[in-house]
Amino acid sequence: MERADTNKLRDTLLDAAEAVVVRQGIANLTLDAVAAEAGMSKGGLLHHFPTKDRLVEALVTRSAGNWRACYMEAYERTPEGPGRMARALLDHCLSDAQCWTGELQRSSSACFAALAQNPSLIEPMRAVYSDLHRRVAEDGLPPGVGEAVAAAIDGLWLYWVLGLATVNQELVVRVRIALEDMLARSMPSMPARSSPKAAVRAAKGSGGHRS
Amino acid sequence: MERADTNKLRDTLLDAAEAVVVRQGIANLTLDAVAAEAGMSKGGLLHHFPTKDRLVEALVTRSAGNWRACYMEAYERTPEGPGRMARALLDHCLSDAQCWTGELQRSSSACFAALAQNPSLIEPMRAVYSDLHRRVAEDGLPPGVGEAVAAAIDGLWLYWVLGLATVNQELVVRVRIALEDMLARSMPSMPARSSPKAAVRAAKGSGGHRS
DNA sequence: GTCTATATCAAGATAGAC
DNA sequence: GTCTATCTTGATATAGAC
Repeated sequence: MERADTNKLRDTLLDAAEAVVVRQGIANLTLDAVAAEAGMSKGGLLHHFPTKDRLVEALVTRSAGNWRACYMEAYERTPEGPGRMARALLDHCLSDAQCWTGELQRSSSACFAALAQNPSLIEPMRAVYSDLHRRVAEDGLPPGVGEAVAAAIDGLWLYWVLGLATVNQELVVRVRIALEDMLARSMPSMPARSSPKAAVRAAKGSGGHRS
Repeated sequence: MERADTNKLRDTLLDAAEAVVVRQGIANLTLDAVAAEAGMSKGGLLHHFPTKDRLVEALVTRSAGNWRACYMEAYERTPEGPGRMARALLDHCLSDAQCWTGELQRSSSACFAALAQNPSLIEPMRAVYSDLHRRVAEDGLPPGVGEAVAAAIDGLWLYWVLGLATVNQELVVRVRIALEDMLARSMPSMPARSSPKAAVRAAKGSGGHRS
């Protein structure tokens, strides 16, 4: 079980790196900080990741894999039909504001650590997004609709990460309803709701709406 | 004219900083690199911006002001009516892929330089986005529609900056058409196009479509 | 595999000449 | 206002003991 133990330790060290980024920002993602966070010496850390580039690379690779597993699982849970991938993303990412604390925070840590350390290290995440966007685009929807849904979700993610807007329950729900309505109206087989107001009424009550 | 000359020089130095970020990435945004880019010594640079934080702060402030002027100008050019701000954003940011080289690249330089240097320095950009989102939300559209348009545009911006997707003419046009269609269908006074395919046909030919 | 000690270097910032 | 020279710090990485 040596291999499993080694992987477990690597995971612990990557967790520590993510925690440093989340709490202290990418400027403080130093080998010292990661080692301290993990309760290990810098020398010990460098035994597992010989350079900082390798550490960030592992961070991005793990995050990309997690994100891929995440949206594929959501896809499997989503009823078949046109726009299945787009609907899965809406369900998974915009069901409520609670989603915006765990998985997405880790993804952002990895992406921005790569951006700061060495932009080419973002490649594994790029590959996963390439897969995701292919699925969203070849989804039985009119051109651009699925891509617009995915882009809007990632736009909210950007706002949240950079603090450019307050991404709260209200905003998430409003945007979800608008995008769901766009999806519904895009599918000839499933006719659109009669009016925007009806769509709003229909979606109310489905998520714990803060007052 | 001393004041004007000083401001001109400050602008030149900020241009140099942006050029460094664009060409070499935020990891290489050092005082040495900025000074070299501007053809000045580090000591000379530090006379105008006593700390690196102040330099990045000025970068963000200038970028935020430019971005605000930019979307307000687009707003003035856009016909009145519901969703005016959202339509202005679509026209200005998604008219074609050429837009994705100048203004947005500068904004991204400033934002990510702030993220790496000191996240609190992003505040001026946050204030501008707060203004923009208020305008988009209070625009005579059903709730969430304007915000979804703005978020989708900024999602594309994120893809482009991080290289998470290839933001080319085709993608920009597809997404623009989908969002314009959502806007049109959201406005009771201006009834929706009969079908998504008709919307695609109507929008073709308006922008130089690459083959 | 983990530690301490240390080499090396680059970056931010200061001092003072011109 | 701009320069050169220098100080100081902190970060990556290495060496070698345990």
